[in-house]
Amino acid sequence: MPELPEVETVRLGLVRLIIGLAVESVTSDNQKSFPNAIADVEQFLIGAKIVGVRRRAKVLLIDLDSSYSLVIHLKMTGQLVFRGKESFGAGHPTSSLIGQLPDKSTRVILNLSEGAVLYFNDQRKFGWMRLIPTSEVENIDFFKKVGPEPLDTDFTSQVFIERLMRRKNSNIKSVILDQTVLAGVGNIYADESLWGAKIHPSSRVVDIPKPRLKNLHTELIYVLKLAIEKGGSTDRNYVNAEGKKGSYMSFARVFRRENQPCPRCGSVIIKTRVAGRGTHTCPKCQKT
DNA sequence: CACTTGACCTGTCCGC
DNA sequence: TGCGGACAGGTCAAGT
Repeated sequence: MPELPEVETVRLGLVRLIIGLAVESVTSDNQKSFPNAIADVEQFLIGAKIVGVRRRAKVLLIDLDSSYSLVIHLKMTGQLVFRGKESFGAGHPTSSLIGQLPDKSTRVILNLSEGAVLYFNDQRKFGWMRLIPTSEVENIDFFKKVGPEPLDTDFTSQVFIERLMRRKNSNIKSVILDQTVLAGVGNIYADESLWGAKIHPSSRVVDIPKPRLKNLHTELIYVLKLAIEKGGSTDRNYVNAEGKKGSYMSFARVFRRENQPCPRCGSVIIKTRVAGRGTHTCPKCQKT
């Protein structure tokens, strides 16, 4: 499910909803989703106050005043859904994708102060959350290897192209999906940005003219920013911190639009497999 | 070393 | 309606 724009949307919601609240109790339905030892949870999570919510790549960090942080990766089907006291009343929003919580995909429940609850749902159990000292976050293997944030101002086209060249013999799609090259891109925004730059996903990096790669840099930033503005993409699972859908899918140009016309040239969009992933392209606009 | 493939899980959709 | 197989937005380990 969530790529950079979806995780960022969840973060923006959580910043509004949970900062200042304290964790009162925690329950987890399996060891994999939340592997921390009970003793650590008791000492550094229970009673701690939430002081910040950050994002790096597709990872969320909930900072606590115990000098520990909850590190959360939603992987494919994870959700973090907040319910305040008032959410349980009769005026419950109908636009919510999910109903009564907890449901059968609920893995962890964080009971917060003021009657609020944060649910970590994850149908496929690929996601996880872990409690670690805030000062050690940067030492997690993933963070040591992960590439730059594409929306940072110092992520120039020069930096982008330089990093693409580290894998110059691979197909471009698998390279922009590689989190060590740049952070945050997943299958949706890979397809969307490659279409925008008129690049075929299986082109080898080294065979793509530099100006095209520059276009790809522009398109990636454009698509990620637009998707944040639209609250992310809801295909099946993704919801924001209030349990509501994102609307980028109705702006998508190729993703999940197989058999429909290309918005640029009218050709029929096709779905194939590149880098082991479902891949959407316009056969006329994206020639190799 | 660079690069590709399969595994991790559960649910859904599609064809027979 | 039931059943088997393919597939689903991410990442890592193990393979070539």
